[in-house]
Amino acid sequence: MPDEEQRPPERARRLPRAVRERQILDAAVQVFSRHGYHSASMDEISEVAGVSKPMIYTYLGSKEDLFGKSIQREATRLLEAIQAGVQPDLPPDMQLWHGLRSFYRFVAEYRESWTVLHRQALTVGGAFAAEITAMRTRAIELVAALVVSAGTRKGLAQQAEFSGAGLSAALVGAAESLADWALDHPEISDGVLASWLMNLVWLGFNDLVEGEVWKPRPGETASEG
Amino acid sequence: MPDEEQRPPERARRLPRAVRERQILDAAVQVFSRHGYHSASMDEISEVAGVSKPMIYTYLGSKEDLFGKSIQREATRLLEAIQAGVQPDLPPDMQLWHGLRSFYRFVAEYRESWTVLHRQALTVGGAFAAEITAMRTRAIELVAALVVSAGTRKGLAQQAEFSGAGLSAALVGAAESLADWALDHPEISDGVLASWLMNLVWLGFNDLVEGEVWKPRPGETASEG
Amino acid sequence: MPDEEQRPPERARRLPRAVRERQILDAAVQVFSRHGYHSASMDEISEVAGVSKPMIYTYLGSKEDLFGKSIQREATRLLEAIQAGVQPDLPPDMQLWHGLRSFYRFVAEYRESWTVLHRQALTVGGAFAAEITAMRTRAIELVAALVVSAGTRKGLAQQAEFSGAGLSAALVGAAESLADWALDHPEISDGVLASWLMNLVWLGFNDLVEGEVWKPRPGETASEG
Amino acid sequence: MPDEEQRPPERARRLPRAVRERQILDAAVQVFSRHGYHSASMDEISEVAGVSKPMIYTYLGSKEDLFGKSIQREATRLLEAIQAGVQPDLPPDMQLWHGLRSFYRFVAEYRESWTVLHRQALTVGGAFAAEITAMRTRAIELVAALVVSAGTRKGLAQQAEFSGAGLSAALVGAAESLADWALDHPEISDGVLASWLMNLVWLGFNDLVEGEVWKPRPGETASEG
DNA sequence: TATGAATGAGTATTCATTCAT
DNA sequence: CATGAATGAATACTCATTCAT
Repeated sequence: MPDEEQRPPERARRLPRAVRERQILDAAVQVFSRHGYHSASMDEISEVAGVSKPMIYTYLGSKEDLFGKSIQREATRLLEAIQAGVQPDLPPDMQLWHGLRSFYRFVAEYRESWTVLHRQALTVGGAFAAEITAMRTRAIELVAALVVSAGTRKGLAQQAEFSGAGLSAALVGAAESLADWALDHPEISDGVLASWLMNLVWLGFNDLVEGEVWKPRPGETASEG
Repeated sequence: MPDEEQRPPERARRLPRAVRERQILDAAVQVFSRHGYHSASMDEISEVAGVSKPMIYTYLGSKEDLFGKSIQREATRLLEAIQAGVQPDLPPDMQLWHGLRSFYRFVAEYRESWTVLHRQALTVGGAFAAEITAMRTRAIELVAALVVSAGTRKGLAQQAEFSGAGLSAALVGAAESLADWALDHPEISDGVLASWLMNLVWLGFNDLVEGEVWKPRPGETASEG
Repeated sequence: MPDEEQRPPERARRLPRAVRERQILDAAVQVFSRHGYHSASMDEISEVAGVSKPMIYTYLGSKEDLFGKSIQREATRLLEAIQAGVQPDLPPDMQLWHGLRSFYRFVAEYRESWTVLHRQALTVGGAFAAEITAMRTRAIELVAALVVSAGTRKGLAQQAEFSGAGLSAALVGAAESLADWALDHPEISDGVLASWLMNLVWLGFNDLVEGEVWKPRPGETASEG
Repeated sequence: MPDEEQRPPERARRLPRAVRERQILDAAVQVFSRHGYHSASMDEISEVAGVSKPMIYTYLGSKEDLFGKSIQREATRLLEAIQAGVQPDLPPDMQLWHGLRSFYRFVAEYRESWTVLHRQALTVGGAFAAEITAMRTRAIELVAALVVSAGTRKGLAQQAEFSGAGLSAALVGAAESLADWALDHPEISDGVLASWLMNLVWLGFNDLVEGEVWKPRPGETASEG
């Protein structure tokens, strides 16, 4: 029962395929993020997209296909957003900070994308979990590589007490978890979130307790939130 | 098609209600952890439990109820396991370390419990997310309170750069993420996992890079894995 | 929308599984014979059976399964009916005649069974066609064996002009075709139908034209239609 | 997903209507014979024809129309082929034999046509069955008339034991059934097939058993396969 | 107490058919 | 003339849930 009063974007107008596909993917991300994979219905997606169900199947395949393509698009967006924020000629800590800022900015701006990626992608067994894990791995390598390698140069990884992969997993988990927390605290800017995390992983409780604080150095960032 | 010749545990015997409920919850946790909330079917649960479906409804209510009660039982188990591990008369860092060890031991031993709590509970909208969040909050307060409060004594929280809640969320996220990672690396003992995390959150990269390493002090732990 | 005024057999009463299965198969044969495999809808079958769709799936499986089981049951019925009619101690021609009579009696009495077997079973590709072909083959061997072997004894099959299998196929086709024709001419008794066919395949046009006629010999048949 | 690089026959070229219609009917017969009426999709037909779906609807109407026209065209072809083979100045048995040969030649050469006519046309309720029956009737009258009338001259039909229509139905059924059988035995020539059938219906088992055999008389046939 | 029997309600998917260009 | 774009309508199948026994 599509409401007559609110017409979704350009219903039933003959639009080129590419446009329709975008519309559908937008709707899919929205609906999947709201209800999760299983509870989302193709009916609702088609309604939100302003497109009939057959079009979805024609253009993007089955529900599973659609979910996969949604995931993929959003994952790409997220990684690109992060990469765009990193400035390779800065010192490692500043790079990490900038990467984190981009990440939190993305999460704030594209809540739905983040929800789909972080929460919903895990609910579907196998294939998607793998895809998400792959993306997470890329994220780990992208964001944390610099830190780990920085440490490695000084012999960090050589110590028996340490595992690069395990540490990276922990770091990414911390960043994600803080992102989730931040969704309920929109008043905290991405710069501050990034700084918090830097204090945690860069300085650690010990230094914090001693009164040391990590701060982004001025001149190295355009707009602090 | 369950063959008649292989009888599931105690099928159709008159058993006291409490026993039945435990059987059912055990089965529910198992099945939910395998397939997730939506894909799990009451049929499979009843089959695994060796109990007819009407019994499940009589004893534990709807599927949603059943899931909620599963979550609750496992959450309690987890918290109790952690609490049992903490020794209040040790210094804060050792307390944290012991708590983390208990946590990783629990995850390793009760994979299914952990899966249900960590992965599956999020897939169901609203009610359960809240319950899980509550448990997480309790976990944060339980495990991290000492650290944060330790810092607070020295004025940590007063600094604008810092948020107890946010930091705790990050810490818990790190611990969870490392737990997930550890599921695929069973050769890493819980003591080592806990130490890694201590190095991350207690010392931070900066100190690590400088060559400092956090270690549990001997005599304060019974069996290091 | 099941009509309230005409209640199908015992709707919603708790009946033993075997009874339900029979009801469902009866309905399936009816509906499949009317509309063919593809056009038949599970909804209609369930309605006719006086049973909800889930029961059908629980008891008899998918639509394809259901069709297969319908076919099988009717094929068995048909073959048994024919076998029951044959009297092995009679001369070959009388045996054939009796077999044919049984066949035509069955077709007249169980129109729907015959329709499903003869018409509808071919519409579904592969698996069922094979099954039907198998049954046809059994029929050929059952009914025509005596004739062919009778001929063989005198060297019939040795002649290059002849193929047992091909001839049998033709004979069965003739019998089936006449059965179809008879459906529209219910006034012709099964005895007469069988006699016609005997005249065709036993005597052939040549002898008929010469005035010879094949007739069942009296005393060898109970009730001539 | 038809690739752009491999163009189906003459796609999108302006062609006269008659040509298009033939292309479409050819494709339709092909697809209908492969999948049957219901499983055949207009999409596949349009693809095979190299013509867009709207053209099919414009030129030949609905799916049902299309099927009907396919049937009609093939039926006409078949009848014409048979008629072309009959030579009216020969004796009845030779006429019948020649007609049968033409029939088997056609079936061998145009498998798809035959499949559509014999198998698929029956799967669609009502309208088409009638059309096919009509054609069958014409076939009966065409091929069998001579035989029956030959017999009639000598009083055959007068005998109570006999029905021209029923016998014809049986004869046609035998011929068809043998045609089906022959599809799986392409090594048997049309001449031999026709001879087999002649032996069955002309001489009958009785004479065959006695050693009599019907043979086409030399000089009356051009090329025996 | 315990369960086999039964179903209402919902969902993904497909296909013949038709506009707008 | 010719078609890519679009959909209404139908259908097989599943699952949580509840009686009647």
